[in-house]
Amino acid sequence: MRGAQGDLLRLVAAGQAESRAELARLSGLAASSVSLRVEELIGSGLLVEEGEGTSRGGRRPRRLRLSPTAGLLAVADLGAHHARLGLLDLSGTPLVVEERPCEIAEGPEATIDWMAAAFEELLDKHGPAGVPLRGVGTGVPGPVDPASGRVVAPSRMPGWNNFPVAERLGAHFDLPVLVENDANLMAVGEARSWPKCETLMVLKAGSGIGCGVIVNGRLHRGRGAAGDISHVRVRSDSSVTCSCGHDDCLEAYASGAALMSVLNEQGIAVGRPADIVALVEDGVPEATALVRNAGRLIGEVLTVLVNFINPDAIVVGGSLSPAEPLIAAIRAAVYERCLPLATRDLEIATTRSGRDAALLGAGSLLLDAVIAGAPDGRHT
Amino acid sequence: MRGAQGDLLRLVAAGQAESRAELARLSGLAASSVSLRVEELIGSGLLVEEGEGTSRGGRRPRRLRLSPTAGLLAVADLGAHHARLGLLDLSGTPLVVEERPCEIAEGPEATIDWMAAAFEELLDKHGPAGVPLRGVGTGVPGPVDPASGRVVAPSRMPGWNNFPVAERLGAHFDLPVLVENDANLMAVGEARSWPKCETLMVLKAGSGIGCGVIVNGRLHRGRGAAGDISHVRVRSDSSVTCSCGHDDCLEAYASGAALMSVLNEQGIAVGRPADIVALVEDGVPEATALVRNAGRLIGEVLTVLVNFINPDAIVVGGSLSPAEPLIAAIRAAVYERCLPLATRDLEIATTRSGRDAALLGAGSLLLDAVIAGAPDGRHT
DNA sequence: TCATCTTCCTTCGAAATCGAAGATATGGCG
DNA sequence: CGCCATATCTTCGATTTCGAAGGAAGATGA
Repeated sequence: MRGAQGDLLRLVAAGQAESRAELARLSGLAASSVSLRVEELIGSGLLVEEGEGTSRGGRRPRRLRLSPTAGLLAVADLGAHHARLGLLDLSGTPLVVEERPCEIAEGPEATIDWMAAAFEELLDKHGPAGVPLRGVGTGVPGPVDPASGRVVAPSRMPGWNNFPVAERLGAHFDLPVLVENDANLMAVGEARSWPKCETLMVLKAGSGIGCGVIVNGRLHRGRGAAGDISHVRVRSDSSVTCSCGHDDCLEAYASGAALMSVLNEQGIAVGRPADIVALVEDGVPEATALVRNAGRLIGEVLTVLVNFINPDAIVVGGSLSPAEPLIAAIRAAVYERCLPLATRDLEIATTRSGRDAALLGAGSLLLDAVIAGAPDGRHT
Repeated sequence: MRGAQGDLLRLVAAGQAESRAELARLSGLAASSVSLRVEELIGSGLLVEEGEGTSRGGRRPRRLRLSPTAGLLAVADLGAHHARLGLLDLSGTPLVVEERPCEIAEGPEATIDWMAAAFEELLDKHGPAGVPLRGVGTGVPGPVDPASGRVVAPSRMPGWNNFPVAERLGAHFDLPVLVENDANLMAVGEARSWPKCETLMVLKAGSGIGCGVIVNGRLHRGRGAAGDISHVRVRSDSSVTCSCGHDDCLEAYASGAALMSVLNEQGIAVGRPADIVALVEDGVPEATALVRNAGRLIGEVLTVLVNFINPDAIVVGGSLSPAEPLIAAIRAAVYERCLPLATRDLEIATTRSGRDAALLGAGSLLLDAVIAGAPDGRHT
């Protein structure tokens, strides 16, 4: 399933191609070769022909889809106090998504074993009989070394430092395993909803602040820590020391956690970032002012990055993203201060993929691993 | 010369491969296919076999080089008051490099026509007889729209806005033409000297401040303006209005031009950035303090970008780069404030390619255009 | 000195890929 | 309705690429 066949499968799975002709155009292969390969893929049960598409002035294309029996992916997105878990088919379409409470602070062993059990349960309940699991993956709220699948120096995952997450997860499933930073997964998932954007910045505004970068259509990891914006120094009157040891980090002013602690000090009880959104929607002025200020600070940091990276779009997701004043303040700061050349065609918008973005991203990256690693049905 | 053959030629030209075996390893083609293609390239006069390399424990490789008669590239790097001009062979090795005075403010027509004449002169004087010119290219100190080859909204090129530079230059030579921002060219040229670095930031500290970014081994352009760091707001006590209309831009504090105007106000006469370097080397305290402060400001901006992009190296070039305190202050700021994860393996160093970096970069990008555009000896 | 290992390169039949031509199916137009 | 333009997909011979085997040339070590 490597090489040409893998490419074709990927194009179909990603929804970029629906017919042999489209595959030929996008893959660069000759139409005849595409036909051959597609026939083989249908023969091996991975693709199916499903009706006909609409004519574009000539013969109607025969639509191709991934076979529903081709396989399943089990994916998760770990947060501090809860996890989203899902089963996807190979095209990345969710069959089930659930959110369950889960304390990441209980440590890696307990959490990963719990996750594995939850995957098994989902498979039992919702997995169609006879459809094999092809890969498992999870997002974690901290930096991941892509080579080893270890969590490295996470600021909000006590007990996880240097833990071989991929290895432990792989011990439960003899399958391709993916472990990646949650904001990076969000970025990959979101990128599928922005097909025309080559360069994309995806901001995750939740209890922390994360960011994933898509450059040239692909996730940019750098040496593993790329995308961090939370420990940038912001312009500020007061002086707050961040958990990282430096003063005046963005995270200490503009993260959901920081906003919550300010509100709680003011006697307004909030338990999670979504509560802040509710307060803003209820018109509570303290909350609105705080959120707007957070947006301004984030926007000022983005200013530097927008001039530098020149993205096609900035997408804001995470549990704070439904708060209108946040986006508005980010937009104001970026458009006011960036070079006209950089903002001319820049779109700043909220997530198109919604809360499942990270799960979709995990599916997308996992599919690559599955295609690369598992020749024709066997799983390594 | 497209496809496989182009890839092979590129690998040899870039100095990445010197033998058929290396070509096979790097190109991914089978050794037998490589041999075939190489034979053809030798037959068409583009490659030559030149002696033997050193054994690595087995039979000695037969070294391959681009034929000296394969072609020439004429390249330039336009500055505000002078231009560097050179002839390169297809492997990017300079035959001649000259620096000539040239006032960019005289406008695009005059400057480009002057450049074309200078190219002709260099070819007459230094071009080996019978070796065809294969491409021309130039760097300009302003943003370039990659699609049209026009200069867009340049802050330091009066009269050039929206001028079709590539078109005008192409009118003199019926050849592939390259027009690109000077810092971007520097980045490409420098990247050849940092073969192990996938992600690279190249800072040009001259009378202006420019930056080029290499992501995944390739120049990142964004929508054409990527790499700008000069109009980022810096933390500062006073308030200076930049030419871009905003307050407290980095360029207004840390560019060579800004430093020169401060020194001149202090009664220390300087005419060009290199004079500042001389003052620093002579131990003039005013100059040293200014340069150190500029480095600190630049470093603080880089801080944000290093956390975000996670480069393998930051390379500092441009006419101010020989000033030791500049690099020292940049290093101090970056290492002090960035995430340990991002600085762990980060190298911050001065240019390896020297003053010709931009010319080398132009050669590298031009070679791609030449290989892509000119099938077997004909030039389109 | 001589067998053995490594590396480089070529040979040659097998396999994959291409591309031109044609078969199939549709929309548009007089 | 018949014809043409367009688009999709297949057939089939020509071409390219592969990969296993082997030849060439040198390093290594007993």
